Amino acid sequence: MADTVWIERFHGLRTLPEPVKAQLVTESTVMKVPAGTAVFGPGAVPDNLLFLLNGRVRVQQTSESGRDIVLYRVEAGESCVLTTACLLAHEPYSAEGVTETEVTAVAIPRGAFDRLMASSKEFREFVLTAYARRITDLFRVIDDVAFGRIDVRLAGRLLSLASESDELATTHQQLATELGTAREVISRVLNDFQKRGFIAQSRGKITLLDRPKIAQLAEST
Amino acid sequence: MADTVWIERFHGLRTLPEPVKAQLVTESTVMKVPAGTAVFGPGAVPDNLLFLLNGRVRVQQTSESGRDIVLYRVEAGESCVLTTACLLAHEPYSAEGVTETEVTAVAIPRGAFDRLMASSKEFREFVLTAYARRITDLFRVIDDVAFGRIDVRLAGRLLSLASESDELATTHQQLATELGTAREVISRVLNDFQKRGFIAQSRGKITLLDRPKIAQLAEST
DNA sequence: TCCGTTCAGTGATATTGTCACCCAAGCCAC
DNA sequence: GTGGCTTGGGTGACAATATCACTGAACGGA
Repeated sequence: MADTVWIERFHGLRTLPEPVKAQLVTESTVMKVPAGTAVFGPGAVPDNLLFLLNGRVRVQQTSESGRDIVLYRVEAGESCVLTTACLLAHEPYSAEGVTETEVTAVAIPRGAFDRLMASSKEFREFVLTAYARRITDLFRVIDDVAFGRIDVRLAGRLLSLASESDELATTHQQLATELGTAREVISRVLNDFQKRGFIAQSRGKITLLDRPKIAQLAEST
Repeated sequence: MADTVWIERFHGLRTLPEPVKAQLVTESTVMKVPAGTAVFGPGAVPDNLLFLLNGRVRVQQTSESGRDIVLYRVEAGESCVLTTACLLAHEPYSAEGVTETEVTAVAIPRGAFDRLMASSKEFREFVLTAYARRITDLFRVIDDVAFGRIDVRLAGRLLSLASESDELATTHQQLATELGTAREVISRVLNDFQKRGFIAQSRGKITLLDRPKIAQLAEST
């Protein structure tokens, strides 16, 4: 019941006063969601603020023309604050969140969220800091999309997607969605990478062969 | 002294309880800034939350390569919440805010801001709603930059920039910054618009001749 | 095995971005 | 005024990226 242990996994929550922690625990519920589920978006409107304990959520947007772009990811230890903000602004909201792995999360109902905002300076700071981080993420996306070269962006994305292993199970179309471009473009750049010995490819799989070279490309202006 | 009249100009603040309004007024200061001033950005770090009474602030970002893109504008009756969020997240923050007109604003110090967040549910909602609106603005920018055609985007931007008069005092370079593209591209599209009779041009000035046609182009997918 | 679906490759073409210039308009000192 | 200087804008050549219209290969069921 009084399992406050998950709170300790969140940097900004650790410093909460004990009574606030207790309040947080009693008012929230831990939930488990399988991979590939839409946790919010058109058609799935949560009334909760989510704190991710395990797993990862990908937030992406679909344009009118049907094309997608990945906006950012919420990792374990982070919260998905933008969701709540967008819920407040009763606007048509085109982004959606999809679990990429199985996800364990703590759901805090809107009412409890508001009480916490009122009662705890630390919680307010935690929330606003989380906002700030997301916003700088979005600024970065805008900068990349507007001014970045595709090969550079793809190199960087390959590295961050393949942080665990050198094997990457993904399709060209998925990578196109990552960067908000077309599949053909990804195919051509990947073929170029292959010719240069950066990667090996097979259907639905990419193997990083030369991380240093890829990293060097990703760093170039 | 107890001039609470400015509060009435803000939708979300009107409903504040009287004592909160009084608190807001005593703790804040009204300030006036001439046009063309950088109100925040690298080198100008405010410790205040700003509520715009009059005028307009343009928020733009400069990429590493030195190119600019306009992110959004803060108009009278809105607040510049992202600024405070980004201040909290002690990260290198590349965006800057520039007054486009003379600006009258109410500055609320961080401490007062925090007390208001603690004491008033209405204020919290106001702030979070403001965040949400900005974020949807940014989503829109990402969508446009990633998937929009520049003639369509330029047509839309011309209309919104020329909301008062059909005369628009701006350079091709400034329009390029609006959309995050290059001057040459703007020049070519504008020449095309001119040939089609949409606009007339002279040095540093654009005149809208056929708003309906421009609007039609701006609406096209 | 056949069939349907998903994934990837490719040439042609359109759009947009980059580079390297040029010229013209306005400004200011003299 | 005249001559330079700065800023705004035009243009051609080319590179990068996007779009379109296909093709075939790989995989998974029936």
